[in-house]
Order: sequence, then structure tokens, then C-alpha cells
Amino acid sequence: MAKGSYKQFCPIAMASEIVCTRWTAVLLRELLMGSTRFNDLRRSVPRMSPALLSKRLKDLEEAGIVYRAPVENEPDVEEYILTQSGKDLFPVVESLGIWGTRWVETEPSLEHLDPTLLMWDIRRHLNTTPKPKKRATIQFIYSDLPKQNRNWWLIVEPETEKIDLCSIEPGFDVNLYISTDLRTMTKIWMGFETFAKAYNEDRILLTGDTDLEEKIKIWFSLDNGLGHFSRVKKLVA
Amino acid sequence: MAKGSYKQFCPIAMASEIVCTRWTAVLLRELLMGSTRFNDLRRSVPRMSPALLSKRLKDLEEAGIVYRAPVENEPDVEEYILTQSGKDLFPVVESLGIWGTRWVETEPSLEHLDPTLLMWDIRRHLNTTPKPKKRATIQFIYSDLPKQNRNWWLIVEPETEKIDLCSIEPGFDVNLYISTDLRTMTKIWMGFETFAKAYNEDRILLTGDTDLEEKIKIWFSLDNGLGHFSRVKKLVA
DNA sequence: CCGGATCCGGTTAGATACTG
DNA sequence: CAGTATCTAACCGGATCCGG
Repeated sequence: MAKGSYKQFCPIAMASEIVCTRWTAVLLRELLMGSTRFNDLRRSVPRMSPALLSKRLKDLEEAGIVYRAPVENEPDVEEYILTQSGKDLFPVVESLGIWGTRWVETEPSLEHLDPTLLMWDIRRHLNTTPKPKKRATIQFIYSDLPKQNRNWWLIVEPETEKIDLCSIEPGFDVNLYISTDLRTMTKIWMGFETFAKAYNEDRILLTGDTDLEEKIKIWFSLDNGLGHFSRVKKLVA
Repeated sequence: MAKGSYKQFCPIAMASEIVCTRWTAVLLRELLMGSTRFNDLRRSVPRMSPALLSKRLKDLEEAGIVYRAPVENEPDVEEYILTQSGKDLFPVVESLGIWGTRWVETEPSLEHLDPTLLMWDIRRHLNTTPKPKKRATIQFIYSDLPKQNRNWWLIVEPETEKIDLCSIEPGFDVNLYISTDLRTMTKIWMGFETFAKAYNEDRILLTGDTDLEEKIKIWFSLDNGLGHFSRVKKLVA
């Protein structure tokens, strides 16, 4: 038994010894979303020190929630994969999210807003079906931010289904411009409001390819209460 | 925003900042089970220091999960009551319990076993319906324990629905003797095995009033996967 | 008994830098 | 890319004490 054990033979107590430690639920969120690499996880939890991230991953491994596996074609690199036990933690993380959506602040404080965190999260987890016909370059313009982090470019490759993110001009022609503010985009991504509502209220402006315009409206139709995180349901199935 | 905030505008992250701190899930378990008094909570989490318990209750109050209210007829005494937000945490605690039942150790280590914790838990939360016809004194005999904590007496008053617990002979006639071992009783109470199975395998012996014998079989029919905790479902409804 | 507060030593987490 | 190392600050556990 671990050192700081609650010493209660109760499933709730024993589960919370593992799951309810600092950062662990957020880390599980990322693993359930499909992140497997150390540095991917690290970008998802930028305020967690790498030492602590490393320790938590070891703890989760010891608890049988993740295992490490070598990455194909990349020697000396490992990834962290959820076991069935880990996948079964989905309802725990989901119920936290449902409660959070209902009961914590619905208006993000400035301190909670972070364009880098948001854009990387979109890059990793945006579901781009239906696919664009050809490579799409989408420029996000956060009109409320200072120049150095106002503009972001998302490049969607329909062939590989890969998404790239740039914070400097990528050199490609831009197919669609999205002009909005960081608060609006963050709330949509996290499920606190719908893309359609913000668009109708002119807090989002779309300019460019109309076909792509229709598709991006679908990609950001996350109006199910949990934002982009609801996508995980099929990932653990 | 609290000091150690994750600074992520994500419902899961914001919820886990509150719920996923040391001891908090176990504390919520007790509050959801209906405990309201500081010392009741304290007995439920004997390994949590009173200072930390006090701090956690303050944190929960600040988060709008509990509120303090004066106790009727007892001046200068307050109790902690769950708000709707707090009651809505039931699915979080429940899903932790479901996962724990499925994935953590199903055989209690000796260090997890504690007769005092178990008997107080039974005293607080045993559902004694159907009621006994008259006051029932039930002696628990843990044959595997040393003399000083082998014998416990549970007194069930049908009038007041109150249950009393003694660790020394209460002086009343005993109506029913339950002879078993601590591991068996703990597993039954926590939902890891059924009373019926243990009884059929002679790991529980009942001696005394046959009417009471039938009733206690019902009281301990907790074969729903979460043990006595499943009772909470109706408490928060 | 009830509901905490205080003090102190050990553990954990954050910040930053560094390495193979 | 995938982590360690180091140092400091915050937190936790255990014991004791205190006012009603």
C-alpha cells in the first residue's frame, strides 16, 4: 500500500487515492483524448512541471492505468497507452466535466485564457470531418490580443488528416479567415456556448472560401455540453 | 482564482481543482451519505487531521458545495449541508466507486481493515428496514480479532430509528449473535461480496431470534456493486 | 463531548535549469 | 524529444491544546 494511503477499504477511497491527486484528472483527460507522447502531454498541461508529469505517469503505470510501449519506426521513443482500467476511467472524468460545465464559472476570467493552450488543443483534437476538398489554410485572428499572439494559422491536410499549427505566416495562401476574440473561441471549444450563437451575434466573422466556411461551422458544432471533449466517447469505445 | 489553479478554462480542469484534492472525495462520500457534523465526519476519516478537515470544509463552503447552518435546539453548534451543487457531485463520487469496485484490490489487505471504522460506518449508515418489532441488541463477534476489539454491540431502536454502538457490554439481553471475521464483514459492507454467499459458506454464523435473523439478512443485502453506499441514491434525489 | 486552532517535522509541488 | 536535477515554497500528518 502506498505511503499516504487513506487506509480505508472502500472503493471510493481507494480509487480517489489514485485519481484524485493534483493534475491527475487533467492528465487523464488528455490520455483519454488520445495523447500518448510525453511532450504532447506536456503542452496540454503547461503549468505542470515535467518532473511531476513524469512522476504521475509512473504512478499511473504502477496503478495499471497506462503502460509504456515503444513507438514504431522511432527507436528510443516510448508512448503512454491507456489500459482497459484506464479507459474505464472515462465516466469519472466525464462526470467531472459535466459537473464543471454546470457549476463552475461560465465566463472565463482573463487568467484562464491562454491562446497557446487553446490553439494547441484545437490542433490536437479538432475533428475535421467532413474533410476539406484540398489543403486548407485557416487564419485565426484574435482581435483582442496584442500583435505577437493575435494571429494563428491552422493547416488541414485532407490526405493525411494531419493538422499543423503555426504562429507565424506559413507562406501558403489563406483560404479562410476567422476573426473573433479569445474568450468567444475558448467558450465554444469548451462547450460553454455554441458556434452558431456567436456567429449569429457577429462575434465571429468568417471571410473566404464558402465551402470551407460551411465545414468549419460543422467542425465547431460542439453544442453537446462538453465541448470538444465529447469526442472522446468514441475513442474509448 | 485560487492560488494553485491549473489556469485552464476547461470544465474538467476547473472541477478537479476543487474535487481532486487529498481526502476531498472521501469527505464528499460522507456528506452525500448524510453526515453533517464535524465530529461525525472526523470519525469517518480518522486518518485525516482535524485541521485539514476544517480547511477542506471551508474550501467546499467557498466553492458553494456546502453551507453551514445552526443545529436546531443545539445553540453554538453548526452542521454542514450539501447545496444542490454538492448533491450534483454524486455522479462523480459514484463513478469513482464503480471504477474502484472493478479495478482496485478486491481482497482487503490487513492494513485496510479497521473494526472501529467499519462499526461506526455501520452505525451511521445501516438501513434497518424492515424495522425490528422491539429494541434489538445484536452482538458482532469478530473471531479473528484480539479480545479488546472482538465484540461490538449494535442496539436498534424501532421507535426512534436510532442505532447505538457499544464496544463494551451494554447490559441488555442480546437478541442475535453474529459471528464472523472482520475481512468478510468489511467486504460485504463495501459491496465486494454478498451476505448470502458468506452465510452459505459458513463464514457468518447467526444465533438467536429467527425473526431478527431474517431481517438482518435483508439489512445486509447490499449486493448491488457499491455496498452500503448505493443507499445514497435516494438521499440526494 | 464538540469544534476547532496551533505548532512542528516531513512530504509534495513549482520554477528553472540542464542533459543524453 | 524525453525526461533529471536542484532548490524553495506550500501543503500535509500527528500531536497537543483550548474555549464553550
